[in-house]
Amino acid sequence: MLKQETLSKNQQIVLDYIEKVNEPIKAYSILHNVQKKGIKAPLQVYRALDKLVEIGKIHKIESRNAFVACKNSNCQISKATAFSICESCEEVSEISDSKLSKYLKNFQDKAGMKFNKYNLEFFGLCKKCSFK
Amino acid sequence: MLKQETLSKNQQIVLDYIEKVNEPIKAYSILHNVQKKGIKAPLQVYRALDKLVEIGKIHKIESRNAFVACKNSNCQISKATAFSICESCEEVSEISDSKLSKYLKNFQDKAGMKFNKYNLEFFGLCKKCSFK
DNA sequence: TGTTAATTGTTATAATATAACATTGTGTAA
DNA sequence: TTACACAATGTTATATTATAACAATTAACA
Ligand SMILES: [Zn+2]
Ligand SMILES: [Zn+2]
Ligand SMILES: [Zn+2]
Ligand SMILES: [Zn+2]
Repeated sequence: MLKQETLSKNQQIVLDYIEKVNEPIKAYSILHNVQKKGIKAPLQVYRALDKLVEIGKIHKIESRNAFVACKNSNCQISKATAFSICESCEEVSEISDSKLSKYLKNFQDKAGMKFNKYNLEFFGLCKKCSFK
Repeated sequence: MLKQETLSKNQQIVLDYIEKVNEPIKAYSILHNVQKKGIKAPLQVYRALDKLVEIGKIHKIESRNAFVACKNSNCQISKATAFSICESCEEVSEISDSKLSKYLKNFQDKAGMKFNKYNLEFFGLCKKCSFK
């Protein structure tokens, strides 16, 4: 079978919602907001999330247990992700910096271990919050 | 009050156990293993974990919801952490690479946001697992 | 068309983490 | 010493996040 090109019904519902809110959102919050579309149980959400993460349409913000739509057209497969997170307002944005990603993609540890994936989360205060 | 120099009883019990096992361990697994020392409830473990993370004695592996002892004597405050994680055997090791940490500490995103903290997790196969 | 894999639906439960509140211990300074 | 503030503890209950298990349906394709 060829690689899936179109999303299934539940996957599309969940993705549409995540793209609409445009900020990190939690699984159960997604659930509450898509119940009118017929999704009734946590598993239906989690299964859609798993698939969407796998194909790189969304990313999980591990430190927040939340999900965001990918803003980076060239990270089709989510194997190299970096985010900035404001510790005050919780604003999250995906970092797209070719120098950074090149550096990390080529990074090797001292044991010579080669990596096929990484996730980087930066924390600080966003511009708005640092003026408060 | 001066900065705390000595750990409290529960903090010490939890830290001793984490240092002994020497691999990522989950909160409820810690709980089961320190019950003979008098710690009875999840909260007692989580409170100790929070403090130990705060002072840099341990780190949380966010993608695994697990905790490891710090191996890096100079990250007294856990504001700059990097780990390699084997996706097969789940072995985790803390990366101590001054070039990497310098690069990340000084990283600025395009909005000029300055960060005071980061966490980086690399994924791949460790040496053992890549020969299987 | 028959076969396989992906997706869905559903109920129950596991695993991770925090709220709330009462109590006790510990360091500091009047 | 006493009084104060803060850190840590103990305890019960509950919130939040995520998966197990199994049956049924749908989509892709040789
Ligand atoms: Zn992305
Ligand atoms: Zn902010
Ligand atoms: Zn460390
Ligand atoms: Zn391994």
